[in-house]
Amino acid sequence: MTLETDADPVLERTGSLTTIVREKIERMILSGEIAGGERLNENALAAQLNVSRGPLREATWSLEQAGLVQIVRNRGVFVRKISLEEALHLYDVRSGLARVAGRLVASRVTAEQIAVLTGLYEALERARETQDQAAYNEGNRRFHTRLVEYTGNNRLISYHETTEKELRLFVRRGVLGPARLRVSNREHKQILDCIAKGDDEGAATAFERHILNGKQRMLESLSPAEI
Amino acid sequence: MTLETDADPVLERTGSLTTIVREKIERMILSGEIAGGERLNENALAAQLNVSRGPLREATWSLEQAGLVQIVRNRGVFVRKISLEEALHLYDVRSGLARVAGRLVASRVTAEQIAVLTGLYEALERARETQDQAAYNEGNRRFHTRLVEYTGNNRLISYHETTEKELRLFVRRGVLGPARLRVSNREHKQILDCIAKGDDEGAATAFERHILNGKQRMLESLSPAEI
DNA sequence: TTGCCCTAAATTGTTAACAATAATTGTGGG
DNA sequence: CCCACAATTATTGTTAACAATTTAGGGCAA
Repeated sequence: MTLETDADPVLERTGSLTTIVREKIERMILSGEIAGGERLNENALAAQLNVSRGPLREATWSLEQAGLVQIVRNRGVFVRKISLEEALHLYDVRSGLARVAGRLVASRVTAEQIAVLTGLYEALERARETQDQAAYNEGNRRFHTRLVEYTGNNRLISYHETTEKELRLFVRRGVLGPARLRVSNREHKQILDCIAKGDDEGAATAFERHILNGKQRMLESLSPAEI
Repeated sequence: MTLETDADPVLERTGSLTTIVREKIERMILSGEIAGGERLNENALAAQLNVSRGPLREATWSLEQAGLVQIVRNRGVFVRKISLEEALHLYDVRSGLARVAGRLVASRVTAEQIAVLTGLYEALERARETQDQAAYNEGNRRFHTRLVEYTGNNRLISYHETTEKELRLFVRRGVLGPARLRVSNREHKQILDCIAKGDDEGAATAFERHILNGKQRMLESLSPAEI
């Protein structure tokens, strides 16, 4: 059965059902539509997505390798739940990735790229000044993602993206206050300055410290009960 | 329902066909039985492994996420070929992972672990003295793997393992000479000393440099035609 | 020969049926 | 009332058949 019966007849560049389903499930997980620890019922989900179980199962094996679900034989596939300990591990891994990213970007960045990053930094300043936590979080994600993209290292980009998605499965109730937001963005500026100067060692260290400090800020924003 | 997975290691039965097939294909790829760039014929491979195409396809989606194969829609799945550029990218990523590993291990290592690592180092010395390149390579792999294991960071361990397997898909014709082998193992000793002293910053930097130096050694061992 | 179109074979994509395992329900005995 | 246990249902594991796409090859004209 083809997919032409679906609502997008113009799009020819549609992927295989497996990749489509994978992305749909990923969105459901990251948006919280499917909660952590919840089991994915193959029949129900396949029916909901209008596909058979074949492509659905293929998608789950891809998602398992990405760390978003866990497959237990004869029991089913469960949405990953990230513990505080695992979140801290992810921060440590990302600190290493960040160091590499800082070093690489500082040594190959272009003028246009610096302009883009500066724009993202300034957007963060505005979000910070208006105390818009949601905008700051989104802007922060954009800044980091763009910076890592500029390394041109696909593996680094992929790992950064994967760990970022996994980290979203760790739900923290705490929120960073204005003081910590200011420090966080000051660190962004510092990274940016090192990059603009071509100081690769400085950018590497600054970016690495930024992630490790972010881990600390996350920890301090937790309520005692969550630790 | 809770997600409690305390599988009895004794009663652990054979995994699903998907996981079995995944490991078999992985071994075939890493051993070179299936060459880089080669296509995996689903019918033929399924017949050879005595399974149907279902589990086989699920296994390939897992392998794709691990970077060992590439799936092209309507064309098939191909064994990844790692270019020199990609290999260099992998070295860079691993330098970041190594830095984290050095820092973590130095701050939590036990006496027994130091003894194990020292034993592995001494085995490397013996292999080096007898010019046994194969033994050195295998010992080197063991030393790095064990060291990273001692971080207790599963994500770090997983990425280290994955990148190591990917790097094996980059076939280099060059071989390190005795001088480079001596330097390489001297760096191992340096890492080990920092870890034993509990010098986490020193261990981090030493391990990071060791990987970056390894990248350089690999480059220098290539014939000009390969660059 | 070379280039092109058309047909047939090979191969992958998808689905549905069947088998095996786990979860649930119901029932009888204490 | 509740525990043990068999029967039933629900769910996942696996396979085979069918559909769609790509690839290979042969005929034919320029």
